Order: sequence, then structure tokens, then C-alpha cells
Amino acid sequence: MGRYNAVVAAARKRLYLIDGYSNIFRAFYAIRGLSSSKGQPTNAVWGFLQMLRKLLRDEQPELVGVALDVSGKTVRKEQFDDYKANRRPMPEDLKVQMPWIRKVIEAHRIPILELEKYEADDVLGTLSRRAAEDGYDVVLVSADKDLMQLVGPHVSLFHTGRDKLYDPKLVEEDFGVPPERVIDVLALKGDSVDNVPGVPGIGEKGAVALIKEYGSLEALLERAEEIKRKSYREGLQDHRDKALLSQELVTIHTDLPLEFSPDRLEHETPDPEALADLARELEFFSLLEELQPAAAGEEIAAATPLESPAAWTDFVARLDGQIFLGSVGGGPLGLAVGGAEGDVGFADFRLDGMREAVIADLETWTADAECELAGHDLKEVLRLAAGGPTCRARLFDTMLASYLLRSALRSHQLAEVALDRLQHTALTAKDAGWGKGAEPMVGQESLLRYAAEQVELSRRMAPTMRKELEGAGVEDLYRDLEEPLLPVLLGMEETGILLDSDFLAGLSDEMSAELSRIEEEIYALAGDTFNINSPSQLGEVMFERLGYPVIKKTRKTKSYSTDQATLEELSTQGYELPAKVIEYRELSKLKSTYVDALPTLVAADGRLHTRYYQAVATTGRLSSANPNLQNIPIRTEQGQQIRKAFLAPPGKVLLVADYSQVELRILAHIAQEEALVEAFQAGADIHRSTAATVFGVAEELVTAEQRRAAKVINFGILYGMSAFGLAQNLKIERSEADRFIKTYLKRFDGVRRYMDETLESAKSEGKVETLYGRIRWLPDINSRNFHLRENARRMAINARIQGTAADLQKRAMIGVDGFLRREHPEAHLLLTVHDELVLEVPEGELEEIGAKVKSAMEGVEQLTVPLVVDVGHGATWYDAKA
DNA sequence: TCCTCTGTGCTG
DNA sequence: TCCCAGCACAGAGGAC
Repeated sequence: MGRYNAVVAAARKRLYLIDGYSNIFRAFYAIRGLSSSKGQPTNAVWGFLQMLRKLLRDEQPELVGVALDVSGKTVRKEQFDDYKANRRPMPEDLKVQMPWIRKVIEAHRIPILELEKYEADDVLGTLSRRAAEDGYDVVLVSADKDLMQLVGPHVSLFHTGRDKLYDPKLVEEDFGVPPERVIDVLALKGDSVDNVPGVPGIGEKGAVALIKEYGSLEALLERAEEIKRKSYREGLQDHRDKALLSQELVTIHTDLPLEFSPDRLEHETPDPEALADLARELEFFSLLEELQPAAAGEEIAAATPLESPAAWTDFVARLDGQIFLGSVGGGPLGLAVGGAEGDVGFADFRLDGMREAVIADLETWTADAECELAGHDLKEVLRLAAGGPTCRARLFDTMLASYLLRSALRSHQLAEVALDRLQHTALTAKDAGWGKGAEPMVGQESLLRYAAEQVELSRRMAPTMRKELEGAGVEDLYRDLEEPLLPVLLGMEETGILLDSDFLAGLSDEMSAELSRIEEEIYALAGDTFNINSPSQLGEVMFERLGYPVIKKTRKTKSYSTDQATLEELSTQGYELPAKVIEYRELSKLKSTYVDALPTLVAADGRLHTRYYQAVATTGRLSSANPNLQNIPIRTEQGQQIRKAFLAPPGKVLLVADYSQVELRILAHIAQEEALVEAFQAGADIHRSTAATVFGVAEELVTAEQRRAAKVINFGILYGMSAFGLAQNLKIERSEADRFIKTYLKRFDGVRRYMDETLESAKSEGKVETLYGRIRWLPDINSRNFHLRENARRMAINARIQGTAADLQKRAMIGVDGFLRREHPEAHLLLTVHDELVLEVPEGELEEIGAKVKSAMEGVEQLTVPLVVDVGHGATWYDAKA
């Protein structure tokens, strides 16, 4: 008999009943700020989807269903008028996600369980009872502990929030009473959200204790006069009816007119097509990636291995029209090549003479103005042709096209763009055969597949992208700015800048000595040694061991903040250690990030070759990495020393040219702000002039303090700063900051108009544009989420200004590079730092080139205000400051 | 051991 | 609710 039962028990099938709403609400509140590029909020859909997929994967249920409420009046609502009167309406951001959540459930081929006029809880209650009776093991999946009342011998509750599976024993352990008494506790304590009155004065603790003592609500009410605690006794005697009504309200019905039909609930595999559609629409890229292998796209054939230089020559001879190229591997290892259609060939540079043959053709092609080269990230292809040649060929780079079309895409790497536009998951370097220390062999199938993609994916995207560039009105920007800039950047990277590593080595030793001195002082003050570089250890020392007052906590992990502002505040409060830590931090930052790191990146020619990324910054700026030469210190005396390590070689000097106040000039121009325009035309000190206007004093009477405040306000305006931010920055009251901003906008009416117009057009078109039509999309500008919306507004204000400055700088670079190549072949552009250019020029040509660079930069565009460029020169970057 | 996240700080 | 745009470091902790 026992044995027989065991077999039956093991054979019981498992039915998972998912409580839709409680899981959806939980997902909605647990995940914040997720939305598609079109502004559709997706947090609840995503969270619910994750929960569902995890459940299906981990539990492999045999039967499954999701219960949802049907909108409209329920039987309960009719019976109890006040019931759920307090329940707040579903947030708008969640409401719009409900249709998608239904689609998610449908795509998984899971039935939605709902019954007109009944609540989901009652549907769950009824089905779980029937299923248990019919021999199933039921698992309720919910984040709502009210469902504990349904738990029984064959019904358990999986609590999604706590990740716990409740059987009757665990319910009693965790909740305090067995499942059948859960309603009594709920009835006593009430629930303000659902407007269940309960008994006044009795909370969860009291309710559990009372039910434990008396056994049930009925017994409790009967023996109410025996209760010792007065408030409980009187509460129960006075509100007997409320308690009974509450019990009725919290009781989940298990007797709805509802069939339990197991056939319908049999779990099927999800519909991959429907899921992929959904993932594309809602931009769930990681899900899409997961699905791709199943939803196989068009196969991409492996590249044809070109076995010899002769095979290469033969292959390329048959190409006419556009030539697609893709570099393969870091070295690179080889080059993939193809025409507008047809096979892709792969030239492996490990084959004898191959590299030379390829480079010879590349040089021919780039020199030919009739030739059209295409591909993704062509800078890496052209790098093979020695010395960054004057490129005359037309270049169609799908990376740059993607950047102009959707600057805010996570990245513009081939894999990312292909996923976005072709829904194709590209092979990774690892797939191709690269691993730790290993590289794929010549002719290896995986390498040939990977190589083919480098050309094929770009080739599939190119024609549509061309049309889109035209449609979006950014074709000129591509042709006149980004395309000609590409070879300029390549030239700068290949030239590099000379670094004095010995000088830095000396600096490093001095810093080491200084650091150990400060270190000792810090340990003495702390009473022990610890790692000063560790924010968590430093926080523990200061706020726990030494008991300093906590100034603020960090955003993500809520640990003690130890940033500079905090340390400064502690220091002004008279603590000695924080000031030492500031000193230590400054020095150790300079040492580790610059003094010690830069020499390790010097190439064999003694020079640093940074990379410029043309498709990274969302505003149109360039970024620099490996090393980043756009953040070399300048603000402190100690930091400036590092610039002494950047040198000109013998016979040459460094020339530095930078735009003065370019962003404020652009603001004056775009906003047509008369007060600013006049100041710039008069050649005034712009911060002083702003101070005079805002504080209502004569320019010569502006104090240093007022000028400093005006400078902060001027920058704040460019960034869309709030009164809060300004107050924090100037360390003044919010109300005072508010007054500053109000006065500023009153006096600078054009700026106010500029802001209003920018926000207005951003709201109606979902984007803003620079002076040259560069687009910044702002999907969150109309979001109902305050944080997202305010961020988008600030970006809108700033993107036009910063982006226009970037456009001007890029134009200037193309102009300067052009005349250098024609007229001063020994001079080179080396660096660009947003509004500054650094060149290396022969001593004898210094004056002439300086004048030409200045006029090229200043004349790059005719604005309402003059563009002013300051020029300086010297043997080092330090000496060359303008 | 490698990788990712976090806090911090450098630039325009 | 915390000012735009980047890159890189050290520490910490989890995956392998």
C-alpha cells in the first residue's frame, strides 16, 4: 500500500499557475527606466519575461497557465461597494505595457486564464483546488503572500520575491499560522491598499499572536471578553462585523463556475518567430541574440581562401565598381574583399608575399579618385597602406553612416549594427578561433566564415544606409565632414607624438617618495595601515573607526562616499586626515594614470599613437583611447608637469591652437543673443561681462567672486543646469541660485528663447540638430519618468552646442590637414582635444604655419560673432600653452 | 586567473 | 531629483 502510494505520488504531474498581476507589478517596480528607443516603456514586460523564461527553464513544468483579471466590474466589487475603493489606478507607464505582456504570454503558447467578472485570485484558487483533486501537484507562482491560504497537501506557493517554495510547514514557520488560518490573520490586520478594514489597533504581530492563542477568528470573537489587552478586547468587541466582513473579503474563492481542463494547459514550446518579432519591436537584444540560432537568418558562405598573392591579384582583377573591404584580426591577420555582390575572398597575411600584394593594391586604390571603397571601419583597412596616404578614393563606411543615422546606438561596431539592422548575430573573434594566446590557423573554416561576415554584413547594409542618409538629410555631413576626416585621423594616429619617457621616470621616482611620506602621515592619523586607494577601506576608517560624521552615501551601493567633495567638507570641519587623503589621491592619480602608464604605450619609434574614435561620442565629438590623450592634466601645477613629457623632435616645435570660448560663441550665434553677441564683438572678457549684466554693476566693478559665479552660470547654461546644481557648485542657497538663473534668463532673453525653442522642437520631433544638421535622437524627451525626461531635456540643450562645436572643429581639421599636405609636408597634425589642435612643425615654418592655422580655424565658418583662436608654441606641450 | 562592476577623477 | 560629453585607474567580488 505504502509502496503503491509512493509510485502514484511520483507520477503526479506538476501544474504551475502563475499569478499574472502580482508578478507584473513586481517587475514594474523592481526594474526602473527601461524603454525602447521610441520611448515605449518596457520594464514590466522585460521583468515578467525574465521571470517566465527562468521558470520554464529551471522548473520545466508539464502544465502551465497565467491568471489575469478581466477589466471591468467584478462580482466582489458589486457585493462590497467600498472594496478596493482605495486601490490606485494602474500607472500609465504600466498600462501601456499590458498588451505586450499578453503577447509575451501568447508567444510562449501559454493559456491566459481569466473569467469574466471574477478576480485572478479566485481563478487561481478554483483551479488549484480542482487540479489538486484531480491528481496534480500545483505550484502557485506569485509575489503576493495572501495566496498562502491556498497552500495544502498538493498545492504549494513559489514566492517570486523571496525565491522560496512554501509548503504548509513553511507557511506556518514563516507566517506564524498554518495555511487554513491565514485568512483569519489577514482579516484581523486588514489591508489599506485593498481597503480591507480589519480590526483597528491590531497589526500583523498581534493578529498572529491572537490566532495562535485562540485557534481561529470564530473562537476569538466568541471569547473576546477573555482577552487581557484592553485595546485588542475593545477593538474586537466594537468591530466584530468589520472582522467578519474582512474575512469574507480576504478569502479567495475556490468554487467558481470554471472547468479545469488539463489538455489546454499542457506546456508547449514557445513560438520563436513571435518571440523574435517581439524582441525586435521592444529592442530586447540579448533575447534576440539567444533566439537567433533557432530563427536562422540567411546563411553567409565562408570566404574563399586566396591561396597565394597571384590568387589575390586574380580575384581583385575581376572586381568592378565598389570594392568592399574588411580587416580581420588585430594585426590585422588578413583582409577580406568582395565586390558589390558575389564571393568574398580572404587574403591571409601569413602567406608569403600576401601582405605586400594587398598593400600594393590598396595604395593604388586609395590614390585613385575614381575608385570607391566600402566597408565597416575603413580606417582599420586603410591603416595597412603605409603612412596614412592622401586618400583620393571615395569611402563608404557603414560604421560612420550608422553613427550619423543613430548616434545613440549602444555602439557602432559591426556586430552591434548588424544586430540592429539585419537582426543578425555576428560571429565573434572567439568564434573565429581567437582565444588566450591562440589564433586561428591559415584556411581554418571558422576564420573564413568570420572573414566573410566582415564584408558581407556591411555589404548587405550599405544600399539602405545610403538611402537613409539622404532621407535624414545628413548626406552632406557624411560627404563633407566624416568621410574626408577619416584619412586625416588615420594620419594623426600613425604620426603619433614624441614622449620623453626618461623625464616621466624621474617624475615617477619623485612622486613615489612624496606618496610614501603622505602615506605615513595618513597611517599615523588613522592609527593603523590600510589601503588608501580602496574607497571601502577608507570609508571604514573614517566613518567607523574614527567616527567622522557621514556626509553622503554612494548612489548604487549606498556605501560611504569618500569623493573629493566629501573629503573637502570633512577637512573644513577640522579633520586632518581627509586633507592628506586629497593630497594622496591627486598624486597617485597622476602617477598611475599618466606618469607610469604613458611610457608603457610608447611604440618603437618613441612616440605615442593614440586611436581616435569617430563613431563613439553621441554629440559628434571625437574620442581618444589607448592612451586617451584628451584628458592629459592641466588644471593643477603638478598635473601640468606631465605636459613637459610631450615633445617636438629636434628641428621642430609644437604648435598649439585653440578656440577661445567656442561653445559660448556658438550659443550667442544660434540663440542670436544680442547681449552676448555685443560682448563678443567688443572682445570683452565674457565671464566678467556676464557678471556685470547679472549682478547689475559696471564691468570694472565686478569682483573676482562675481566673475567666478558668472563663469559657473555660463557653463551651467550650456549644460542645462538646474538651480540645485548651481547651488551645489557655488555652495550657495538654492533660492539664491534660483534667483541668479531667473535674472540671467531675464537679461539674456535670446538664451531663454533658444532653450524654449530647442525643447519645443525636441518634444515634437524627438530630436535636435546642430548647425550642420547632425542629429541627436532623444526618445525620452516625452517620457513620463521624471528622471529620464529631465536628462533628455538637458541633453537637448547641450547637444546642439557641443555638437556644433564638434562640427566646426572637424571642418577645421580637414582644412588644416589639407594645406599642410599641400604646402608644408614636413608639418603634421598630431592631436585634437575638442577645441584645440596640436601640431608638430619645422622651426623655420613656425610663423607662417601659425598664421595659416589661425586663419583656417577662425575662418571655418562665418558666425554672428567672431571665432577667435589663440596660438602658442614651444619645445613641449607645457611650453606651448597659448 | 580573468572579467565585470563600482567609485573615483582627469579632460573639454 | 543631483551638470553635458568622454576614458582609465584600483579595488572588490564572482565566474571559471
